[in-house]
Amino acid sequence: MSMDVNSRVTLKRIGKQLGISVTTVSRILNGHARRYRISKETEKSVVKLAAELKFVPSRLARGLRLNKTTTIGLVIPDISNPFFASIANGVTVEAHRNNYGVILCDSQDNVDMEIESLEVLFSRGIEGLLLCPVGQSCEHLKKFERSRFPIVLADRYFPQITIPYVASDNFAGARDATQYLIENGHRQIMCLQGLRNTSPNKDRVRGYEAALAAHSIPVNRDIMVGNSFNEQCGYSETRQLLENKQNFTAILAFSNLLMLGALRALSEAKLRIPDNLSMISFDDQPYMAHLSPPMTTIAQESSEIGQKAVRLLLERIQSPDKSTPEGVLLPTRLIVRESVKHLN
Amino acid sequence: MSMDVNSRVTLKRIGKQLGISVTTVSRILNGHARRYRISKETEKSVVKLAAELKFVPSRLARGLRLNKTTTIGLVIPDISNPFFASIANGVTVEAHRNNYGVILCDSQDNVDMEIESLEVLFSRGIEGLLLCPVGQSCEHLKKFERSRFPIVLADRYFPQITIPYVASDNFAGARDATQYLIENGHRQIMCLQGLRNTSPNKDRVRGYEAALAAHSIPVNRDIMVGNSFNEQCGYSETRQLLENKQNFTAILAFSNLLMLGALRALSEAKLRIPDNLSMISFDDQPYMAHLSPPMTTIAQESSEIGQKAVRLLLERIQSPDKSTPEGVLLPTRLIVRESVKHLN
DNA sequence: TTGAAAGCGCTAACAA
DNA sequence: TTGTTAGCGCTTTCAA
Repeated sequence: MSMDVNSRVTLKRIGKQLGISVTTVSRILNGHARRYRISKETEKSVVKLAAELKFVPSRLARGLRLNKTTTIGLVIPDISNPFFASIANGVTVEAHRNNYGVILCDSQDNVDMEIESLEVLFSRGIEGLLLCPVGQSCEHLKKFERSRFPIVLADRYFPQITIPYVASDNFAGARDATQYLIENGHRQIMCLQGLRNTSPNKDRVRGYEAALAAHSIPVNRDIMVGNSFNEQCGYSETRQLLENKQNFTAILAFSNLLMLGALRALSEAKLRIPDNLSMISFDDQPYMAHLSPPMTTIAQESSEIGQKAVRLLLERIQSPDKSTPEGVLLPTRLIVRESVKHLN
Repeated sequence: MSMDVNSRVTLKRIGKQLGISVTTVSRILNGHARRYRISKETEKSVVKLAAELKFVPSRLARGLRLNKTTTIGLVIPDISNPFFASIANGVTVEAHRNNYGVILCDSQDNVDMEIESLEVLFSRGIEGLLLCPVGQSCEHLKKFERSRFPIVLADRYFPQITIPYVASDNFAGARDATQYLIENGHRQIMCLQGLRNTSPNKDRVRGYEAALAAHSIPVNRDIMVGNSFNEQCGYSETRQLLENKQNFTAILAFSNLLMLGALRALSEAKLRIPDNLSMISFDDQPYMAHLSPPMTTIAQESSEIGQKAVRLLLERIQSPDKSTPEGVLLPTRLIVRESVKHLN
């Protein structure tokens, strides 16, 4: 174990101890003994000593030499958001399965920190980059379009830029949810949005509008509000609409945090779900079934997004010239519970 | 930017382009121009070119040379658990603030994976280790006791081993919660435990028993159940007690997941909180206020645990010989909502 | 069948 | 004021 500086086990040390060259030791420990027809005894003695000394090769040195660090970088806007935590879980598990390490950066929902993170990661010699972009600007990503550097986006992508991505089928998710509300008699559906101009938000708005259109329900911009995925936005926007006495019978919340904020506003206004108002929220979480009432949700396969993204990334690392599917959309699933009332 | 292998900007390249040695370039870019009295012009030209070329030093090479990678390793049992995600958030943010990078490993609640993670992290040349141990065995950590290698545990620690740690004051948390239940007239309190033999669990049991003792309430082992922090355990143990018609008026759940499982069992049994049964849960989360009913909780400062642990770790990295406080306990806070009924 | 030497990119000791 | 040299630990020619 390399805990102690002066006791670090290196090829050199093993070689010296056995009276042979580092080269031979390296070859044996990399499984090239046969190829170089190294004598069985030498091989055995090296393997034995390496095991005794618990030799672990320095990936630093190896990375420097081979330009191969078996490390990928992961940039996440906020690891304490359960949706992203779940993506990170998929990423670390799948990376580890492929013997890759993950360096994690938290961009704190801030493009500048995102840019800085990229620099830090590159200086650490990552072989590929997995990025959940903050999402509004992509100027700093343009250079990757023509570059051979392996990169995959997750959750959010940019239509104006061709970089592979893995995301949920947000269009279908929002459309299905809206459709479900319509089938239950709702026509005035508050659309509680997250950060506008991000791909998930735009796709969800399209899905929402498509469902309305399919039932010839006119779009009412007055009840399409919000511009951030957080709880505060859900609270203030809902409260605002309530105070304005806007006319709506259901809320479609674009994130679990927006939903919680809306819930807070409703409870302050003494309104009950689903009696006074119906609701559907994006993101399924274990607690959703225990809310008051159990919440109907649009579940995303968040861990799978992370796994799939790693797989794409490793493919690109292994063969940078093979073309990668530009975008992968994972299905969403409407989980019906009790937060939607059937209007007669 | 080091995206392109053949275009990687190095000290050598800058030196060659300017007709000076790498040494000089290195000194200037490390801010040692003054110390070596390097001429203003040389300095200016180097700084200018480095900026133009967007030079970013290879931390790999630097790490190899200096034995200093400005990287710490973080091992977490399950990043998709919001409690650990929150710790990870504190860790990444605080590490970044100190210009350190974080390599993340998910041990998946498995000691063998934890051990493997350590090896991987060491091979990557981490300067220090931040470990949320799975918690039951610590054989593999013994070697750190006498070692100078910087390590800090978070959340769980081992009394039989002297390694610095940061955790919640779980004893006080459980004691306060139990006390609150007792004050509300409860004497038969189901103690829904997580993994036995882990420090958080043991400390919470002690707190629970201390509160009972303080009110001369005998301990009833029949209603002290559970052996895992997950949802399934909460469900099956609660269900079991219910079926056995055990006599209890309140539940103290040792994690948010246990609480959710208990909730599921109660709802199947058509029991309502707090009318039929009272409940308090460890871990506060944003959704807790919106459960049915709003849940009284014991909040932990999870993000602060991560931050504090990083600070301790960096201290140890900077001065390995200065003695570190062996254990730091962060306060918990009882957040009273509506899940506890006052028995007359 | 084995080794010597070079070099990945960087910094530090020693020289000049 | 600047440069030469060595070396971190590893792999890979090239040579024997």
